[in-house]
Amino acid sequence: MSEAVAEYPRITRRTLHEEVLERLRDMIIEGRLEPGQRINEGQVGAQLGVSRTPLREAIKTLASEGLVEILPAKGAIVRKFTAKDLAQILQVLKTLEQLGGRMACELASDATIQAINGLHERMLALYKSNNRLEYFKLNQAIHSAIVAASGNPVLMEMHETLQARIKRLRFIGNEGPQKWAGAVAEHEEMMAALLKRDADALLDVIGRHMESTRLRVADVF
Amino acid sequence: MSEAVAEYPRITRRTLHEEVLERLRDMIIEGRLEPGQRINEGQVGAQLGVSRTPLREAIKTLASEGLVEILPAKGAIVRKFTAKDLAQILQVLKTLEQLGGRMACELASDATIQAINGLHERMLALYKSNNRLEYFKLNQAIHSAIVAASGNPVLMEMHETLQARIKRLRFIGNEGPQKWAGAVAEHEEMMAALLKRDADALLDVIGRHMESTRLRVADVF
DNA sequence: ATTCTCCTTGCTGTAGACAGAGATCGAAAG
DNA sequence: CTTTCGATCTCTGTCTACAGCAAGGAGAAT
Repeated sequence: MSEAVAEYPRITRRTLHEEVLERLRDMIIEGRLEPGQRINEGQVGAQLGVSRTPLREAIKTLASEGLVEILPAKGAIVRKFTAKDLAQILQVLKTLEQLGGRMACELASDATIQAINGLHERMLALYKSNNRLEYFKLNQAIHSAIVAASGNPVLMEMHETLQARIKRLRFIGNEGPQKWAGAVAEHEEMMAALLKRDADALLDVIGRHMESTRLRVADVF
Repeated sequence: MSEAVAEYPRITRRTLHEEVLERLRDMIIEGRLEPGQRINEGQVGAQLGVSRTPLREAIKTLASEGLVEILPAKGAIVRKFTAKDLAQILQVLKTLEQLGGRMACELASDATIQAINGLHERMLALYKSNNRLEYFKLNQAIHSAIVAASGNPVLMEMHETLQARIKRLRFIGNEGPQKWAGAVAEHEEMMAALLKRDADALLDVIGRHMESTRLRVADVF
């Protein structure tokens, strides 16, 4: 047996609780499970065609990620976020993204930055064609990609966790053409700064972007 | 029923998986479960007097916290951290702690800062009496307290998670009188800056403290 | 002696069962 | 009519059982 064959040992056997975890995360982010709603293990398990064991394991992970809250002897409920929660999350998110942005300006390859620019272009197209759902997904992907360009997986992980918490809020909060235009303008600025590798400018835009996100989403409450 | 009675609804029924979670975390941090070691569910469960179900739930949470790694069909192993991992974690930790420090300078009450100073004094006493274990615990507590003084629980949570990952490394890495003295000196500086609410100075010390932590711990690898 | 194959053994992944806590609804007392 | 107590029922928390994968060793073939 040659050694070339064993090059990619990532066979990734997917277990049920992994599968369930993703499904639940999606259900929460898509709003199929509403904030405050209790997760009935029997019901959801039946719905997913899975016994309670892997379901419960997935719920424990979601709790650790901060997407659900576990009330002993009462079960798990989808976590509700207040305006204060949002502000606190965005503050940390801002800091993390600024760190990612600075490192990206310093360390990322031109190819990486070009790839991010590609995402940005595609996002603009979706904006013009008024495809809000796909626009939103790409928007999130761009933020993640900037952080990923830092080359620090720990930073990515923390960023991803926090981003997931407020993904839903961001989606339903950013409604309306005026808000949308504002967000796009900020993204234009971000991209311009990143292309110039101008860290100071990038950090500044990211800071303002987070603050205006907070204001835009605040209407939800 | 008056409303005063319901003031503290935190009866905190402790479930088994919560209990197990804490125990496992301690076992990993204390080194009773060594990095790379497989966690045999039957064995550990028997040792803790608990069936596999709550144990597995706790393991899922630990995986989400980044303390163990789950290999499908092979079980969980205590995560091994490389020098690179350490550097990446410390980089994020530095950023988070700097954010916490800046906010603490701006927002914390005098009482809070005095409380942190109290911890610091006690830590110095432990240094002089050469009580390394208790010194270490207080050291960690001080870092946490500074971040807590920011008043941002999300920030605390992220900080706590990352701190837990490298707690063990920090403990075994900071051995030796010279390293110890250096760490204490940095803490002195931090405390002085905090007492003066001099954010710039505090951020600077925190940055240097993290870097020297990295160097001190690097010998472990 | 080496390698391949098959078997055995141990452990994980999942399902199902059981006990106990909480919630709900109705009835009785004020 | 309101309130309180109690019975019932649902759902969670935990345990146990079972199936299937993985690793390791024994034996046979080369």
